[in-house]
Amino acid sequence: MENHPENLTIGAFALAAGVNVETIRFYQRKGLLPEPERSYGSIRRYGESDVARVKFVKSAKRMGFSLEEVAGLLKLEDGTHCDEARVLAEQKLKDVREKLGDLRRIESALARLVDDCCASHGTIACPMIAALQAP
Amino acid sequence: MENHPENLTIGAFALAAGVNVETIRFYQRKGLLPEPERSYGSIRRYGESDVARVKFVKSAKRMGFSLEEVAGLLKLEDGTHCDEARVLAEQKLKDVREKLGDLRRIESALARLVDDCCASHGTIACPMIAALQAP
DNA sequence: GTTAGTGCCGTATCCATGTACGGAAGCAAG
DNA sequence: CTTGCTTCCGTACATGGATACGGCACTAAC
Repeated sequence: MENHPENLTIGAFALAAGVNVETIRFYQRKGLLPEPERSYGSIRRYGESDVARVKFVKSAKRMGFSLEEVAGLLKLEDGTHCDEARVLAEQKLKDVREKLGDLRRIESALARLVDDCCASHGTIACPMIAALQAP
Repeated sequence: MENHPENLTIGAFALAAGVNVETIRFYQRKGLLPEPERSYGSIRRYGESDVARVKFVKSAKRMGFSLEEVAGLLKLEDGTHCDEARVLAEQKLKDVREKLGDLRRIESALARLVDDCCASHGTIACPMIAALQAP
């Protein structure tokens, strides 16, 4: 379907990725996006993989990763720094699993809250906080 | 065990919660912590529940919740705005579940990466990004 | 070629989240 | 009481993550 290889101008790219043009340039400066070669004259062109990359950044950011951490995640993929990547990946994996644990606890606290909210109010000492006490 | 009801000065409190004293005051201004009554003279005292609250804020922040959202989460607990709380909780729950999904995809991408990193390099097109394309 | 619309780039500005600072005031020990 | 530590409070500064702005350079349509 939309199989334009490297056709997007920065404006179209930003639109497709759902971010501001300036954000694209910002990410390039931060090393989150490669500075693209300028095939036609001095104007940069972008493709679908760039769009995916930006969307990934957005998702990871929602998870609470900093841009620096996202950059780290993205660097894992290029195949080159293999040992290094493995170490980093293992460490990130640990982090992700901790986050998963916390999120799950928040989830069940919320679910419980929704469930017996109007039933047992008054006596609850804050299921949210309680949920996060747990190991 | 440590069952001091409202014994902590702001300094001890901050220490116990693992944050800066200034952060406590900042959170009070933002409505994340109640301004405590000043039992003894004009000095504020804090208890274990305050410590738990701050720890909750820290956890939620790690998940990518903004302070404003955390405030929203915390408001759910006071039993009063029941219907309102239910709506908010349901909406947050949805959000949390989306985050969980994304995190799980990142997790499995990372696990896979760690697993067959040095085996199949070169051909991978970025498992991270690919992982997040999925529904 | 002229002109409108983008893109490019550096710099300035903004908002959220803290942190630091400096002086007044409380409190506890000597 | 004085000395020394902590609080209190307002305000200033810092950092991360964008966003906005202004001028110049392309490029595309006429």
